[in-house]
Amino acid sequence: MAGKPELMPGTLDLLILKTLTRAPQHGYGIALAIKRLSDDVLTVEEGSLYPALQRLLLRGLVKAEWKMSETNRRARFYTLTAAGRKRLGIEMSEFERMVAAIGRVLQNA
Amino acid sequence: MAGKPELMPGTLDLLILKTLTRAPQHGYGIALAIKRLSDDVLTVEEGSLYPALQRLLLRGLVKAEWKMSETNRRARFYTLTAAGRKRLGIEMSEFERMVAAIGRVLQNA
DNA sequence: AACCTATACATAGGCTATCTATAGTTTGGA
DNA sequence: TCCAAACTATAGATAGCCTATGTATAGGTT
Repeated sequence: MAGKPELMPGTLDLLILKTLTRAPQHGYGIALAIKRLSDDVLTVEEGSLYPALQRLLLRGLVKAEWKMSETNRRARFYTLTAAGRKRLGIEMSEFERMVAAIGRVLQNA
Repeated sequence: MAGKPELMPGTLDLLILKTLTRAPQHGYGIALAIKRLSDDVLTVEEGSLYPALQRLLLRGLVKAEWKMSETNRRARFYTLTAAGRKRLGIEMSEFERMVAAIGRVLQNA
């Protein structure tokens, strides 16, 4: 099953970090936001999302705090740290660089 | 070691197939072409390239033939098959779709 | 009360794709 | 003769994501 990947490999951290630039959000909300903003093209599975958030925590790119969600449930809200913001900048420009390079190959080959 | 990846994961087949649309080429030539067309941003390592070519052969997306290269050496020239051409089309549109979706997230988040 | 659905978090195990490291042959030039 | 460049190839390691599974709670329905 799973005909097509739901994510472009290597872009998960980028998408998560970017989603947090607006405001702190819990994991479930991050997944919904990515799905919605991408018009349902990108889907982040739980098994990808939560481990990714743990790694971001360990690297100090986000911090977390338990609060109550909009629907009155316990939820862990993630916030971008300064390091996370910096890292996001790097990942964004690296992404653009790669896409541009691939674009050149696809046009000129 | 390895500060940054030399390739965007998942795009290797796409780049190889596209490189073969002009004319048949040997592995080494494919690697050089990708490097040159991308202005040295993308580098395909031998350990990635040759296994990838074997997989493409097995899947019938390319065919191979031993010939003499421009520099008078034995070299294996790869040619796109009809299936390979079709596959390339699919991969290209899928790539565009993904990039567009990520772009929407990066703009609106 | 029993049940269902959506919300919410988390981990173990496995797979895919790529990289690292290594090894070998041939050609032409210094 | 020696060395660099051209050319192919494989084994093993690793990164990153997915599949499958488990837990739990809120709110609505029956």
